[in-house]
Amino acid sequence: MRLLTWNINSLRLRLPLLARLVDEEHPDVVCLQETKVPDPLFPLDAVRKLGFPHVHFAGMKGYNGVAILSRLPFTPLADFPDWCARKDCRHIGVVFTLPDGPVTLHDFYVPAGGDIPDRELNDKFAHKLDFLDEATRWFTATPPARSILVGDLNIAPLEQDVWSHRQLLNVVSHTPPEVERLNAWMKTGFVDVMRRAVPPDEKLYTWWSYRNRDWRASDRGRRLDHIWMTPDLVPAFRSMRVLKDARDWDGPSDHVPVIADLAF
DNA sequence: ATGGTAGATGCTCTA
Repeated sequence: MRLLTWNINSLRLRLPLLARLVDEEHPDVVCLQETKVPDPLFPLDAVRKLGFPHVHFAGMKGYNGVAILSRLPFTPLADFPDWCARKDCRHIGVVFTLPDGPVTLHDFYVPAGGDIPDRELNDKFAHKLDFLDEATRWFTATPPARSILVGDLNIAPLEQDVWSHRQLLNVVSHTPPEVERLNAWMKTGFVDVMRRAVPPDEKLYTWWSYRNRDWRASDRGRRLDHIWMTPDLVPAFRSMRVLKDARDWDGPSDHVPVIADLAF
């Protein structure tokens, strides 16, 4: 199975880029974040024509939105929390029935958290921390097995996940309270397989701001997008690639796709 | 220390 995750930053605007991505990489399953499309306007026919008969999505007007596109059939996950009681379309999940057993796939879009890393001064930062705590509580109460969790988690946890650890220590996405919470969530039962593929002492980014004149030259990136797997699935993990060149496509997202190849 | 860009929306928010 070739699994791909991408914060597409508007599905409707970047349908041509999605078509190019599918044509070049042939993913079996695509997890999208920031689709920015309300469910009644979801481009279902266009997505089916790309070769994905099985589609699950949750979107809203203007912001957020997640979608899972698949060549393989699945069952959508039900009975998940309405995270922070906001109904804000940041998570969906599905279960694939494979020959060796079921595999659960989660697609998350964690709140970005605004600019000020202080929960007293910034409601968005408080929301981000609360979301992480709630996710940690949920996965602690319901330990994951045969599960994959992907998405834009909006946190770069390791020193080499940002262009300058020192300069970003107090910048939302790399602050200690966020990193502690992301690690606590992961420790409910997941392995960071991107860092199995690329050693932790090597730089690894998936996002470069739009606000740089030359993103490649300045290379002020962050690893905000993640692929986690439970230990029982890690033996099936084969390889991972960050499609950095997609940042130079015509009208790019500020995030690039990440691919994982799995032996099932 | 500051401001830089992008998308959806509709006279501004989120990232």
